[in-house]
Amino acid sequence: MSRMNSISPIKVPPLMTRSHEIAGVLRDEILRGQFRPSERLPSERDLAARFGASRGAVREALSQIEQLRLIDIQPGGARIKEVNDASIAVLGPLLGMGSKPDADLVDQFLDTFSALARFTATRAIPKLSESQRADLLAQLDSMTHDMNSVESLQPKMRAFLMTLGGIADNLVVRLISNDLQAQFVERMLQLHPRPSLKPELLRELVSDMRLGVESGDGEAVASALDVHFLSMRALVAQALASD
Amino acid sequence: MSRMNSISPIKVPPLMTRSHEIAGVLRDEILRGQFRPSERLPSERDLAARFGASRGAVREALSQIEQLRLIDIQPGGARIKEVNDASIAVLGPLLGMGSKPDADLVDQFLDTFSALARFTATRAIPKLSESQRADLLAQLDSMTHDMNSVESLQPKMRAFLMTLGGIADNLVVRLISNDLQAQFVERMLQLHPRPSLKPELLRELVSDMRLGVESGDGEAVASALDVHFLSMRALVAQALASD
DNA sequence: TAGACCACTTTGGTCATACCAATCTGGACC
DNA sequence: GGTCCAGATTGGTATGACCAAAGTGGTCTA
Repeated sequence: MSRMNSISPIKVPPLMTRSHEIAGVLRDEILRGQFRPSERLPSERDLAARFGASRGAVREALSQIEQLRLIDIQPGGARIKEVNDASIAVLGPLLGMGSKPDADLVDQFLDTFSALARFTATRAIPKLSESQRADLLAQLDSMTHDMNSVESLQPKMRAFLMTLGGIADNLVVRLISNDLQAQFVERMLQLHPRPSLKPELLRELVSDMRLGVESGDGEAVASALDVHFLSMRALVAQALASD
Repeated sequence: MSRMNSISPIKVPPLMTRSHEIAGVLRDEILRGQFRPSERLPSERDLAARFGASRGAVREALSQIEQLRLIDIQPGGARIKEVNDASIAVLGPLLGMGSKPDADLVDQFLDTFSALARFTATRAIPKLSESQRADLLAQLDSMTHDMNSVESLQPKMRAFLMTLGGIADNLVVRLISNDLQAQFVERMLQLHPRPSLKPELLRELVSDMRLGVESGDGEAVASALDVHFLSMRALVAQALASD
């Protein structure tokens, strides 16, 4: 808790190397369905020729795609696998493929994220220490101030959920959340105009969660989150529907 | 639904190449905490010398570890990152490190998996078509037969949950489940002696789920699953506690 | 003609070596 | 003591080569 990322003045872009670049292109082609499952991928040598790169770069790219469980590399050839059996790490690329993220997928994400938030809350709240409870209440209080600007509230909401995650102390959920975060969140924040949640709803959310935290009622906090994510989903769906 | 893995007579071992081998060793060393976060990893050349391998093989290994978000490769050196910020793909290795999987981690996994199962049930059951309902009921009925041997029941249980997942039709959860499956399930099935759930509990589980499926009550199915996973967790904890 | 068998080709896995650009390091210099 | 610069180090990439396993196609046999 004490030592956070204190130094991060410059946002380092993911450092696009040739192999990452190639991996991205191939990954997208596979996700786009340009290869049928069990079909053979072009040979490393052919791919190297196509991309004007060395076999080493191509091999590194394929090695990355293999970790996504999109292909199965074997002596004799790499074969495409079902997208449905892939790793969660394909979600990000899947979202960013069209000009606009797929509305269904976004809704599924929010639904799932909501369930994880609920899970976290029900596990964290019952075992709050007094200092943790005070911490959470302070965070909620600080939210009530800038309630009108979603821009300033949203990071506080995330911080609140992160704190809950730390208290719940479940590494599995934590890692899942990491991946979802890595795959979705940033992508979503940029894409569509911020859905403007009505201030009264936000006020109610914070107030409900506050009651739940105070009384140690995890289910109350979870329910408040449920409601919040439901209206969130409605707004996002609406934002994505408008061409 | 129609085309499942019909052909899989020989179980192909994951094909241990040199680069995967190296990646495994380095990954485990990092997970074991042998490097502090932000510390520099030995250079590729040094690692190549250490493993008696070529730089190419080492680079492929590092490329894989990078995808686990365990290291951050940059010109100048690769730096270790926090395990807590890693990808979900580190769970498997994390489990398989000691002679016996960490009891807390296993419990967290089961808790999380339980939550996902509940989520899936609540999303799938309400929108069952009649044929899907019949399918699920048939699966449940087939469970009632070999209720005593956990070995034969367990795969049917998994198939049931998979069917539910297909109906829920949430790609995000599906992919998460894929990863959990890949990371945990196989590892757990081998490790500890099968916890022997009492037949009467299983009978109750199946019966409760049957009622829920028939009446389209997702919450009922979810609750039955909750109970089941709770006793499961108790048994596993007990099995792992016994030296 | 259908099927088994075998040589040839292709493919992935690995190694060695080399060069470049970015980074890092250490010492000279102010 | 701080600044600055040159050399060493490091990752990124390319080329070329060899091996073993898998795929390929043709021949030969029953």
